Formats: sequence, C-alpha cells, structure tokens
Amino acid sequence: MKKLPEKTIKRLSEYRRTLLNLLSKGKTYIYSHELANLHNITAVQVRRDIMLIGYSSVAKKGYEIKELITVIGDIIDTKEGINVAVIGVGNLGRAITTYFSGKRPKLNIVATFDIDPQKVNKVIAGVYCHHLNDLESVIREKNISIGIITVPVEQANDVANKLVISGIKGILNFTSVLLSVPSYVFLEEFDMITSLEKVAYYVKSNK
Amino acid sequence: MKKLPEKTIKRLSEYRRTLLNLLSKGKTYIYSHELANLHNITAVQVRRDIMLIGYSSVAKKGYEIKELITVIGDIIDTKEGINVAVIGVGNLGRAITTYFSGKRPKLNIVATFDIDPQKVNKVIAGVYCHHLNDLESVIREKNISIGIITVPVEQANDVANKLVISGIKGILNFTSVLLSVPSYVFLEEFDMITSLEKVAYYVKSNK
DNA sequence: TGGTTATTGTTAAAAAAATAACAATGTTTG
DNA sequence: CAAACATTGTTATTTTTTTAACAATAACCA
Repeated sequence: MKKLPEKTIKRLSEYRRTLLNLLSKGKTYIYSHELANLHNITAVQVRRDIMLIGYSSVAKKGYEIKELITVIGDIIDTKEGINVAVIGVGNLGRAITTYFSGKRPKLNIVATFDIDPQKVNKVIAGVYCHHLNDLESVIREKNISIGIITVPVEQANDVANKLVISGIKGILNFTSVLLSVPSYVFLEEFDMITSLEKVAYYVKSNK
Repeated sequence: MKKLPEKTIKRLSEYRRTLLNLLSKGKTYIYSHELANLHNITAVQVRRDIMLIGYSSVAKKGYEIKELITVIGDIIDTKEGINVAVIGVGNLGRAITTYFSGKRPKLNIVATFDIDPQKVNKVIAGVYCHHLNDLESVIREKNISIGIITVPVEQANDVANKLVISGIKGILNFTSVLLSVPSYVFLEEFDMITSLEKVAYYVKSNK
C-alpha cells in the first residue's frame, strides 16, 4: 500500500473511535456526510480518506460500519499488538495509564516506571510499576516498542536517551522539553501549553 | 497584521518556550539554524516564521532572544491575559492545573470545577474548586474565556454545552468524545489515543 | 415504470505549507 | 585589506493537503 498522508492516519484513528461508538449503539451503516458532521469536516474528505484505504461502500446505503472498523484496523493496528510503557507515574502518568486500560486491544500498556519508593514494585492504575533503573531490561524482556514520557522536565532528556539505548521504536513525549532522538525513532510531541496557547490566539483574534 | 498560518502559530509558541529556557541559561543571541536544530525542523522554516511576524535579526549575530520573546508575546498573548477554567479534577485535571501554575503569566487557570464533595470548595493544585452547578456564574464573574474539559466521557457533551451557554470563547477538549460546538467557539481536540495510534502506525510501518 | 434525488468514487483544481534558491551583506581570516 | 565564509530575508518552486466538480448509479417516489 502506498504511503498514506499523515493527516489521513490521524483521521482514520478518529473515525474508528466514532464508528466503534456508533456500532455499540446499534447503528450499522453510515453515510460520508454523517461521519463528516460528527468530526466537523467535509464529506469529501471522509470519502477521500476512505478511498485511499481502498474500502468501498455497499450500494447507496453508506459504509458498513463493522467492516470499515476492520479495514481501518488493518491499516493502523499490528496483528500482534504493540507494547507500551509509561515512564513517570505522577498525576499525568496515572491519568494516561488509567485512560488506556483496555481501550485498545492492540496497544497495551504493559509497564510503568518511576523512582519513588512509594510507587515502585506496586500496581498502579492496573499496571506494575518498575524502578527506572530497570528500564532497559524490562523494555527488552517485555518487547516494548513505544515509551510515553511523563516525568518532570529535569529528567525528560535522560529518560529519552535511556529509551533510545533500550531500543525503543517510538516516543510520545508529554513533557514540555524538546527531545532530540535519532531519526529511526519516531517522536511525537504532545504539548499542552502549545495547544492552549493556540486556543488563546484564536480566542484573542476573534474579538 | 495579516493572518498567520496555523502551523506558524504553533511553532511560535514552541520557539518561545525554547527561547525562555535559553534566556534563563544566559544565552542572548541565537541563529536560525540553532533554533531549528532544537526543534528538529529546518532553518528556513524558522526564518520564514520569524519573517512573517515582522522581526529582524541584529546584524549577523542572529536573533536577539529577549526581543524575539517579546515580539512573539505580542502576537500570541493578550495584554490583559486570558482566564482559563479546568472542568473535571481527576488525575488529568490535576496534572494540567499543576503543570500550568505560573508557567504563563498571560494564561491563568483561575477556577476548577467538579461534582465530588471531596473536592468541591477546596483548593486543589493551587486553584479553588467550584461545584459544576456554579459553572455559568463563576465563568461570567471571573471572565473566563477558555475551558479545558477533563471530565469522564459521559459528561463531556453536557459540560461542553454548559460552557457554550456560559459564553466561553474557546475549548480545549481532553476527552475522547467528539464535541460539536457553534462555529464562534474555537475548539481544539487534544486526543491522546489518536497520538498514540499515530506513533504506533509509524512504528509498525518502519519495521 | 420512468424520472428525480441522493450518494459515492475519483479526477481536477485550489489552497496551504514546506523547501529550495539566491541576492544582499556583515564577519572572519589570511 | 580583500577574499572566503556565514547568515539572513525573501521570492520562487515543490510538495502536501483540502476542496470542488462531476460522472455513475442505486434508491426512492409519483
């Protein structure tokens, strides 16, 4: 399959969540414009995205929700699933771990890490917390491919380096520190301040 | 000033954070390529962004960090500052509130809301927690323009509607629920699952 | 049934964003 | 001092993404 646009990947993930939701409510088919409205985008964009993944609607009844979920899953999931670790079990780390528990069968948070003796060797938010010193060995043993960094800013860079050494494939960085990692590690910055400032900018310029 | 590209706004916010950081370390000037490296982008992009906001470097010494921070502030801040509320004081709400405390003088989290009696009428993460029933009155009294939604999914839509009724100008949505709000309210979705799935997709296709 | 409507898939066009190219010019160095 | 170099600001080009246009056709309805 030819490479999909980055934006399409993002939207597919969003579509799937909506579709799962609708499916659980008993809906079986959906029109492009319905899906579009739910996402505040245009129907053309929905159709185009779906065209790109090679799925077609059934007759003029719209897309078969169940099938579309499967097709999207084939694109963005892996068969075996991907193991994920959360490094830093503060408020944010706990929130994320809780948030994900069981939500995506193909994305499993299988370990958390911290240095606080109050947390290490305990189960927090449903996941065992290891000492940060064991990062490398646990990552290798449990075949963890993605690390979510939620440590205090002072430690972010150090943790990122350790993750890279441990052979991590992707990093989702929740700290406000700009990390630099080798190009073979996929890095996604997830920056709350930037998002809030963006909202603030538009609120400001709309006055 | 002509409208700036959305991506530029986002990067300006990121530049500023880096610049503040460098300034605190005693650095006074920075070259475009230095700033670019720190952000894993190209020097051309940095120069172009800075060109768009109408700032020029001093001679061939690069950009004067202090001044550039000011200029960026003029673009993305408001003089008076913007008041922000966090609705939902779970792990995530607490993390966000703590995270922001004092970090942006022009973006003040001035209230939080919850329904849990354990939390209501107490100071949490440095901010007073009101009952959700008082949302509208507090928002008007404190002149709050932006709401950050961190409630459980079942309540997200209801909270969004209440925020709109209360006259909110912008919403930053941390829940995985797709909200629909009038077009005069700026809505930014901040979706952790989507981000993680995006990382997973690239990790998968890099194998 | 036959005409009208609604919906899709896809190609074409437009818009937005990133990248390249390069002239201008200050800085450094031999 | 002059040549080589480094850096910027800006225009031009390319790439990416979104939006528009529209033919094909199933569904609906009078």
